[in-house]
Amino acid sequence: MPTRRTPKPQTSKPRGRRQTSEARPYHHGDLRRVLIDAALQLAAEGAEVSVREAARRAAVSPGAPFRHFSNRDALMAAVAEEAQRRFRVEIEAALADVPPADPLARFRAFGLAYVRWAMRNPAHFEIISTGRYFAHGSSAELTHDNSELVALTERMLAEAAAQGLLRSADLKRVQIAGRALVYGFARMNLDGHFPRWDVAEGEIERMAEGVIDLFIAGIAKP
Amino acid sequence: MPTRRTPKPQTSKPRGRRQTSEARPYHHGDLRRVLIDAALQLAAEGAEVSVREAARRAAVSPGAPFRHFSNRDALMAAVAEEAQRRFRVEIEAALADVPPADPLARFRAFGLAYVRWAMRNPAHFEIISTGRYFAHGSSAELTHDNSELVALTERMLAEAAAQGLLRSADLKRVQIAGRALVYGFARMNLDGHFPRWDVAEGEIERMAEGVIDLFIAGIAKP
DNA sequence: CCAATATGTAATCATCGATTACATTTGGCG
DNA sequence: CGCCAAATGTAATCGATGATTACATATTGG
Repeated sequence: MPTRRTPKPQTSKPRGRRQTSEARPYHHGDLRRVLIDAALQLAAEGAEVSVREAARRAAVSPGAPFRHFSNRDALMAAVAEEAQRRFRVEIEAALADVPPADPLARFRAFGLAYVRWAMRNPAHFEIISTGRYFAHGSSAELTHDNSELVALTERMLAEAAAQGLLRSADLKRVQIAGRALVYGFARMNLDGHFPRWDVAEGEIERMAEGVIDLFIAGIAKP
Repeated sequence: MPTRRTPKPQTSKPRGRRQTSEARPYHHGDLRRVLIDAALQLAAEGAEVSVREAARRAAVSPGAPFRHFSNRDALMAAVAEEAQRRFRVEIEAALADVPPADPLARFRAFGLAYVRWAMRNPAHFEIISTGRYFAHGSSAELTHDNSELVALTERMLAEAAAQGLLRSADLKRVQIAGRALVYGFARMNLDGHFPRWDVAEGEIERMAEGVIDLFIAGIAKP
């Protein structure tokens, strides 16, 4: 019988109807949301995300989560959805500072923001990367946030091509190469490759910058 | 009492001493090896690799594997070691066909062989990529095979620089960018990204080729 | 030959995902 | 208001897994 935090034996009377912040009216306020947050936090702590531990943190029985998620993957899909949303928000925020007229600068900023978020939220990045939760949860939100980011770089490259800045006319190829580069870099960090490459923790972000600049120099018309 | 294949009640007498291929002399011939192979096969089948299932396939009790591997991660580390060895062998075989005098052609061939192996052995590639088993098993072999591959591209780029073929003098940056590119591409495939990019199964290898060529054109002196 | 060691077995634990039967709360409808 | 159905939570339980322990058997070297 492990860890039961909140005793909650008292207060068996009902309390108002549907207030948001109140003293846990026996029926949980919004368990679904709380479970997603708990799972996000678990991941951020580097722990395994288990349904039971999320339930424990929500001070709820082990079976309760299954009222809101048909199985673990469904919970993880919801977690992925939230993480993907945050990811997109941060990328778009980073792009707000860059002049719309300079598509390659925007492309660069996108790549940097991408890698930075991945480095600072490794567990969340892994969850949205795995693709496992695209299949199972099939959330429209998740797919949408993701394709928005794809469309973003697509527009940048189209604009760059229109301005005659690119060496190659095969934009899709350039786009996928760019994505593979930043995804690969982010995953190398996530998967612990950099120690083997003699890249110290503190140098990784600078290295990301260098690598992205190298790539952009390579695709830009000389 | 699930699935017990080999009856083996007979033959209770000892049989020669240390022959390799014989009729299972009660004490398993080389359980360690058999467990690694079973785990490799499980992974290749797309199944979860569990210690128990490996034991089942070796027709051995659930506790037996722990005589050879202190825990599941130790088994996985051994699996990673074997997969990494095969990976290295295949890459080096692919390079045997390319003239030593053309470092960029070799660099290209390396990248292609890298992505191809990853595509054809996705589960094994994932195991050697995760980096989780570098830490736990800390096998010298694994580390060695890996750094051999790193050294390989390092030499190629040094040679290319010596021949004046490269735009950038920062070879480490070029090397890491190239690795991030192929690793990212391989993982995009592994993680199921390409359907979202409208790249059909059959087009992926060609796309890999295009992406690698694009990268090499970018780093080569015009 | 025999005893120390290596290797395998049986039994057992704790944890986890998942399901089922039951309890309680909530909200809508007469 | 009062009651009933739906929503939501609990308790108990299942089967699978990683792991440990006590015990059994085979191998091998002195």
